[in-house]
Amino acid sequence: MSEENKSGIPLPTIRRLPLYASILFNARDGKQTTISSSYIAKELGLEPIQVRKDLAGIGITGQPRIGFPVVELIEAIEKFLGWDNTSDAFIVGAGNLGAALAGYPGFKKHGLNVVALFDCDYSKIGSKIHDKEVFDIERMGHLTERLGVSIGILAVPAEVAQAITNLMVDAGIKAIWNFTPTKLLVPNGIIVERVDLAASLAVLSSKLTAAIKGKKSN
Amino acid sequence: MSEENKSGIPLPTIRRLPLYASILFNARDGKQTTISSSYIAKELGLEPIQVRKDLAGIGITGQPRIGFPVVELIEAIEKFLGWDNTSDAFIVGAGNLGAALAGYPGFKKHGLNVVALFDCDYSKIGSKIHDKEVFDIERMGHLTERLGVSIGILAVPAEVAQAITNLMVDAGIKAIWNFTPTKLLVPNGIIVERVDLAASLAVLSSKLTAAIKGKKSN
DNA sequence: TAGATTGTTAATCGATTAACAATC
DNA sequence: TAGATTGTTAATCGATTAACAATC
Repeated sequence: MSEENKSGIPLPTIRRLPLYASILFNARDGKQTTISSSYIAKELGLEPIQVRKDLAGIGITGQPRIGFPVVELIEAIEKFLGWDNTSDAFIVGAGNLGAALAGYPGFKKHGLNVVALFDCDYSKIGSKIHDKEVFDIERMGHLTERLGVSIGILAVPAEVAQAITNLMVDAGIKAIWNFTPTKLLVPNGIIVERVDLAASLAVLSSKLTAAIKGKKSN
Repeated sequence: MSEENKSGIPLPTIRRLPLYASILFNARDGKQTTISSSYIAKELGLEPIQVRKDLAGIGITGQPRIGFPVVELIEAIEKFLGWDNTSDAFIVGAGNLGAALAGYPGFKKHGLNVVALFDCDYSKIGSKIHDKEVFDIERMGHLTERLGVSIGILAVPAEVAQAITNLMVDAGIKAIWNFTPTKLLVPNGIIVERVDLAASLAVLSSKLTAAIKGKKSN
């Protein structure tokens, strides 16, 4: 038990919530107080009924003829996704990608606060990247405990991904956002979510191949 | 028509192919000539039958009692995903993320060759990032045509994502790998695949919330 | 041969979509 | 009221999984 998505809300729905949020932010900025499922759907290329199902999932109901309350919806999504109370996170690996993630301005809005980076390269340790200090990875255990950090963003070379993951788990990290192409082995209870660039690129190129074939056969 | 995944292979299968490839590379390095679906499945936390279905999809059959031929499988996956003949690509946006992507060593293996970057910041134009030149975005149309590039990697700030996309489409880019949080509007026939960090983070935090709740209720 | 592993065919499962009554 | 938009209930769809005969 406790291996599965406990909230009862389908994962595809959860993935769409940030998209809804962005439409809703625009609506709020435009002083709209209500919004219809068909408007949201049109903006995102979805079906209205899917939008309604998804929104019902996080407990917001609309009013027939009126639509959904914009602000209430925003608050419900922010609460559900934890955007309202920020979690601290470490970035592990201060290379190209780690540095880019440290400078990414969007995380704050999404409830993620990067407090520090870790690396094992002495030329980086002690320096600052985007105003965040790079610590010796040896100190991760100590700092994880002291600062109560539970999220680690893994941005190291693939070759050392598993070894560094082990260090993160030992350090007390509970959730790993994995930017490496490695399928990580972790103990029960540790959460891993991978940003799978290879999968995304595979989809892109298969679409491209299909498009070219489609054109040729016309 | 031609809007859908024409290859007939389900998208989830396509996303798993790179995972299979990584297991197969290991097997080949270990001089294994055959591999069973249950071994692959165990390594990836999948069901053996799912692995067999997926592999059947790309046209490779195994032998009862023996398993699947490692090298043949690798070649089939590489061919299907276009890893065997490299496509050139531009990175548009030479900021933190664009620079990190320009230095990412994995693209070559996945059939993607970054030939140049584009930006509109004159302090960057003319410089080199990871040995790749940064060009004025004004020249994108010219260079897209001259070099026959069809893939653009979009790594600009969200605010300008749509505007730069329009430039890319005008320049002749056929497929956009979108690293921004923006849902892009593109003409028919232009392919967009988005790396949706917000969706991934949403899944991570909902899992984390569920895990904490689960623990509390125990 | 015996047994491991395959491919095929059918069942299940979960998400999406359709139909439509309810309602502001 | 009339009509737009909702929520509910049921149907569809596609992917996953199960059962099992085929086969090396």
